[in-house]
Amino acid sequence: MGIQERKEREKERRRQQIIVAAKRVFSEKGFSKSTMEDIATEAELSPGTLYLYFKNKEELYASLSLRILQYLHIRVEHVNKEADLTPVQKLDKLMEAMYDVYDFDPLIIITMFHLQSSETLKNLSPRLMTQIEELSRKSLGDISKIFKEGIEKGVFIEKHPVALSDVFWSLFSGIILWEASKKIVNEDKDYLKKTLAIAFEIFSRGIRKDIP
Amino acid sequence: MGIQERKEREKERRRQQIIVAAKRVFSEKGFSKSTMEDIATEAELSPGTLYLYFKNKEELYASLSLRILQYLHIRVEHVNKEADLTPVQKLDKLMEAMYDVYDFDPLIIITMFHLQSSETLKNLSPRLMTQIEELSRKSLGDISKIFKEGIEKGVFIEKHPVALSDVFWSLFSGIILWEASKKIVNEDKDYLKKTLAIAFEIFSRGIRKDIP
Amino acid sequence: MGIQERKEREKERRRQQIIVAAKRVFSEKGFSKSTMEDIATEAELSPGTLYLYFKNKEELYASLSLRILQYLHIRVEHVNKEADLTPVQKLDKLMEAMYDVYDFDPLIIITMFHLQSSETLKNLSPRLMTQIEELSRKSLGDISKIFKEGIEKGVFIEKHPVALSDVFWSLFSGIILWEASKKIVNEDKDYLKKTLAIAFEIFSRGIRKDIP
Amino acid sequence: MGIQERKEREKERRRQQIIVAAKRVFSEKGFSKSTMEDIATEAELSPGTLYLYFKNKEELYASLSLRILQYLHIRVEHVNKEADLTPVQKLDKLMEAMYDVYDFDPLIIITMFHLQSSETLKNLSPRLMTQIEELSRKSLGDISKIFKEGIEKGVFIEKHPVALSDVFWSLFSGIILWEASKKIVNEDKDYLKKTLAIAFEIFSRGIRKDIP
DNA sequence: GATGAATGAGTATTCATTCAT
DNA sequence: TATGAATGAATACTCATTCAT
Repeated sequence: MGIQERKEREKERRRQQIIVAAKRVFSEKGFSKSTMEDIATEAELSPGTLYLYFKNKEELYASLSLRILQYLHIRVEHVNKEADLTPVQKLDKLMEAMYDVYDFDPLIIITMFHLQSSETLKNLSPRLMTQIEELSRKSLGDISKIFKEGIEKGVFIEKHPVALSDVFWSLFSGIILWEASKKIVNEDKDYLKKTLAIAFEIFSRGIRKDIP
Repeated sequence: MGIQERKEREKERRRQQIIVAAKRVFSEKGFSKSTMEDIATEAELSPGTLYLYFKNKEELYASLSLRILQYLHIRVEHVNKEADLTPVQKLDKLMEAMYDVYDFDPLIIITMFHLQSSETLKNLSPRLMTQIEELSRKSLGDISKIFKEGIEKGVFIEKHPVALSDVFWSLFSGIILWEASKKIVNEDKDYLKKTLAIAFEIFSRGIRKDIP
Repeated sequence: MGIQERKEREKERRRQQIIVAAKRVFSEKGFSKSTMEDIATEAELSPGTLYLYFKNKEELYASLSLRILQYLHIRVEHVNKEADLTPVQKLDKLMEAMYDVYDFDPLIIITMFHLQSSETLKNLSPRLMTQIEELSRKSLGDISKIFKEGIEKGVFIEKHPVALSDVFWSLFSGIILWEASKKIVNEDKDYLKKTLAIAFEIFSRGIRKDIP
Repeated sequence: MGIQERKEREKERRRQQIIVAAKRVFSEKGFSKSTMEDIATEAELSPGTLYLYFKNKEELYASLSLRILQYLHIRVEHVNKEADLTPVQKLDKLMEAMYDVYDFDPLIIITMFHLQSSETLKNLSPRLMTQIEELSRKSLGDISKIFKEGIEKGVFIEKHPVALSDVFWSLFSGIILWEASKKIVNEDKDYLKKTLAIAFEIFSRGIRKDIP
């Protein structure tokens, strides 16, 4: 391993160290109430150091999205590639993938909603913006492909595939946000999983022509 | 009308004047970016005056929720009271009601999510907290009553009524938030309504035992 | 005196109070080393208050120039208006005016040089910029008018009037800056006046065709 | 050449490399806006290395003055040593020298004014301070010697030689600063030279008893 | 010597909130 | 009641300087 490469790894390790700290702080206090000093303290670094790795607070926050989006993309893409599955089987796999995505980072939806604010977008570097946009686009594209196939094969009801994928995604994010908003009251983490399972079952029944 | 009462009315009028201004400002800039001075200017009042009617910025924001919750409550309660409707008819009415709620104040969901932040809740007066909690509880209770009835009559699938009402509400709020987050790209306001219609149709199909 | 007018006066008084404090602080520490808090403390106000009267630090600093430029303009304009003076007499009056300008505010030149930095100019409000530019232009215009007249009447040497006014102004500002730069060593304030007198005498001899 | 000496030379070479880079950066951005990292990048060195050669930023900046002061000193001393020149001829030579000094480093005056700030002086090493002071003193001494001679020989007007040299120097620096401050508007570099020529002509006429 | 990552003190600016009038 | 001038705590971000390698 060359010296160059070792440095590169060291640098990446630091980025991750900061990201992990940031995730903890942001998830506890939300974006506005979290200060860069909070994050620095949590990461056991000085405030100035954060700026060596992230242009500004917004970009640090947005970087949290990137990791989860990468994971989402891989999972969704994989489902699509399995050529010998029926649309219904693919839908099942997709729903499994969404569970895992949520497990990977329960903050995913909240982080991604923050991302949309026009003020936020202004402060992001074009590179990061592009990466995020591309991954989002691809993932949603792969999701709607599944629905398209199901509709064409006469298995799913005749709606626009994009609309179906919008509904699917909205249901997923709606459940997460709604349960998150109740978290103060209800600490039963499995409740979310159960609700998600019911939601997906209803959705599945709702779009299939053949009701099992 | 006594002098006391007249004063009371005058006061309420002022509160509404401020709430209307706040809604305009918040919906344009979001909570964090809106300043009390912005709102005062919009209401054609001075900043100090706002504090005569609302304890602080958080409470002013939370008050926005109250109005919409009151509207929601009335509509949902009304659906429930119509004794001669079948569960499926009630579900249809409920979905109609949700459309109207969204029309009444498209910011409803965003406002209500903000409400959940633990930092926000700390700053609210107990009185306001109680009112909000009560209305939420009642409305959601009325919604789950509809599902309960449907399940008991063997029309809806056998799930816990609260779970069904959670899924229903999540779907509603998920669609709104998801479409809101795309608003920069997609300016077609009707798209939301269409997606909402599809979502409700899928949901309805998904929970009914008899597929039409 | 109406209430409106009284408020206006009160506001102007505050501005002056801040300007006076700023002048003291800036003249002691220079622009970069002076903090807004220093100035606020000196003015017996809070930092936030400064921003009610001046957009930012640069604009506060630039405002110092405005007062002295107004004074300069009035004096120079007045010299020019005295129709019955010979060019030589006008030159004498001009030199007197410059003494007074320096007396009025010894920081004039330093402040005005700071004004030129392109970074500074970016942060100024267009209104202030315009005022400053206009006054500078008019004053320099009036000065060169004196030389023009002298040249046309055959009293001064044949050079471009603008060049003569540039040299005159450079000599004036050069003396002030040079003496200011020695101030740590030499506390004799009259020395500047004496040097200025000699400088003006040399200048006068240098441009007159008839040497007395 | 011993190994010691070679090292010494190598070290001096580095110092010059840094000074040259610093001059480029300072002249482009000014002192405050230039960062040590800017200079390090320009010098193709790391920030830490600068501190091996210069105690701090102020001392690096002050070192720029030293080179130009050395040049100034050599030129002025040389004029004085030419025994067979008349005072008027010496004055002409002096003015030529000043042109060259300006050519050698147009930033000379600005750099030297920065040097005066009391905050700056505090951070300089005594050694550097002494060198700068000595060179300044000697150069100004040599200049006033020329005027002294002229006065004694009855060629120049009867003023204190130091005052005359102050006026001469002020005129020189005033022109440079004044033209520098107009540089945004006027890009004609020769204009400065022309104005300087006129200024010197006026000065010369102004101090000579025999008007040519 | 040279590096450059890390530091952390320093500061302009904002804005919710107060309170004398 | 209503005002709006004044407050001052809070915070993102910068950059000269250090020091382990």
